[in-house]
Amino acid sequence: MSKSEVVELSVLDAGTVAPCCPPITAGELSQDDAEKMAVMFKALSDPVRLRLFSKVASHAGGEACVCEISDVGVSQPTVSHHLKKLREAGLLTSERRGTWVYYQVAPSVVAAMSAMLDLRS
Amino acid sequence: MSKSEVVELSVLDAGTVAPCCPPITAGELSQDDAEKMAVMFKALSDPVRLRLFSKVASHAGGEACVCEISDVGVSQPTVSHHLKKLREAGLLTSERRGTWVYYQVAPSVVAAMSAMLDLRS
DNA sequence: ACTCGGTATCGATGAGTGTCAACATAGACA
DNA sequence: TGTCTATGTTGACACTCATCGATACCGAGT
Repeated sequence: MSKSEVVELSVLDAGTVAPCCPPITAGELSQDDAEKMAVMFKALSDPVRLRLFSKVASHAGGEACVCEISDVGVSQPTVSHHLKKLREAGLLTSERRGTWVYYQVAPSVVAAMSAMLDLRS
Repeated sequence: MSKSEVVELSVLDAGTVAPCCPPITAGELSQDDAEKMAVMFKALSDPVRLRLFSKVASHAGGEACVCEISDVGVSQPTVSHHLKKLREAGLLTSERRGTWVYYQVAPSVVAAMSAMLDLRS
């Protein structure tokens, strides 16, 4: 395997849209939709990933260099592993610029999760 | 143990409020907040639990009898186990009425998750 | 070409989780 | 009391996952 062998799971196309699911109150989730959403929720089901994600999301422009967010109390390989998980779930995208790698939030995917939890109160 | 011996983890007090965390864009999550939120997201990180939750949430009044939602492709003990997880995470509450047990959604906790994912759009 | 700092991958390990069969418990009703 | 149905609990097993050290990869300088 040479290099761009990434493929990126892209549970729901990461970058672009991803309506996927209506609010849960609107009806029962199908098996397929449930599995898709479960992947996204699982990505945020770890404290370390949650902190990494929040560090990126709260950064100016919704983007941050790995070097700026790595201080979460675990080793560098572990940080890299968690960022990969978030990428595979479609919640973050990454881009290398010179020496450093920058991660950005994928707003549409996050919006899909939020919308699904909207109980329209 | 007589009866109301439940204790219910109540990560954030299940029933009442639970602001817990502001939108992720507002700043980095603290270690504590990250751990609290992780518990809730983890509760929804399984397809079976997601379907059970959606069945309750989409039911009239946000309430459903176990007997009405048990058809998710796994055994009865497994359904019971998943419902317990959702209860412990504060996403559902349960109440026995005669022969049947009814589960209700805890709107405030779900709202907290949704609010956290609100990217200010 | 060589070195150096930043990041990703690999392999191993211990902890956690989903699942089921078997059993226990709680009401309802005879 | 005894039986029947609806749920919850227990114990076991296979599987996944978080974590780390070691190592590989990639750009940038020298």
